[in-house]
Amino acid sequence: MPELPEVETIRRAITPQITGSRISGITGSPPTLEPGLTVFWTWIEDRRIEGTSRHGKYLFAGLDSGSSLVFHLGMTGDLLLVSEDDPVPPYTRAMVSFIDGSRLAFTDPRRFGRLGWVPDRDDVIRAKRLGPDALAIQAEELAPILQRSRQKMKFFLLDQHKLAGIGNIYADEILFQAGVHPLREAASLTPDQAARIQPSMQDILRTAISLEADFDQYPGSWLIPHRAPGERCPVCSGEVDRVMIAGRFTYFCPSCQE
DNA sequence: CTCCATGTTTAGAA
DNA sequence: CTTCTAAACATGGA
Repeated sequence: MPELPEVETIRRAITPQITGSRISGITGSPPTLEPGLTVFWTWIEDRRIEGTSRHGKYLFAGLDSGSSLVFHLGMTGDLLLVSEDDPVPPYTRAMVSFIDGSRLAFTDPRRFGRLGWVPDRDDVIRAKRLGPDALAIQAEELAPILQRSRQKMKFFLLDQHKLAGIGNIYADEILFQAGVHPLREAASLTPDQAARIQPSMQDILRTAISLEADFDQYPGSWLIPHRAPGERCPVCSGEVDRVMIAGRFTYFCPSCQE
């Protein structure tokens, strides 16, 4: 489950358990992050996890050596804590074991997820040229990035170089709540629209995280519960529209978004 | 069988 | 260089 709120929810779920734990072994091998981000056992052997962090959709586990394990959950990745005698969860691609007997399973049916190791956490942000984290960015920081881009807004929000953490579902939600058409050019937003992007984005991400990214609990006033052909806009009751942008379906309300 | 899926990368076209 | 399309990756579910 992998957009920013899902990754953050997973991070919060595993952090208390793995922080302070010493790694005793790692088995399995999902494809590693490239380039130069290969996991080598000797670099994490007997290391203690000091804490976790996140940038966009990347999740980091900081080690006492200063280096970090890097997780990207792809489309279907998940991290599950299991105890010593628990069975290995289905679709487990890698398993990190700790000396206290607990284990962290990296499950991923579709195998798009990646696991790697880096000397420094920021190496990933540099190598992937990630933009600012979508949850942390401030309005004053976003304004000039918006103004300098001629991308259509849907492309803009999905572009991890501009802003890190937004995927297909939340991009649509942000545009819906900000009242912006997905094909609107970033630099051409009205001042009011431009000013609404960051607050809408932050409110949506915060709310989603507080609800542990459980779609079933999302407000009926959001677009997310209405992402289906024939559904009606929760604001104006008009029919939601669906177009293919960047190879993915984009849902929006043609009368509320311009 | 067909279509679709919360992501990223890459080759190639304007 | 920038923007965008299509395809590829691998797999399950409707």
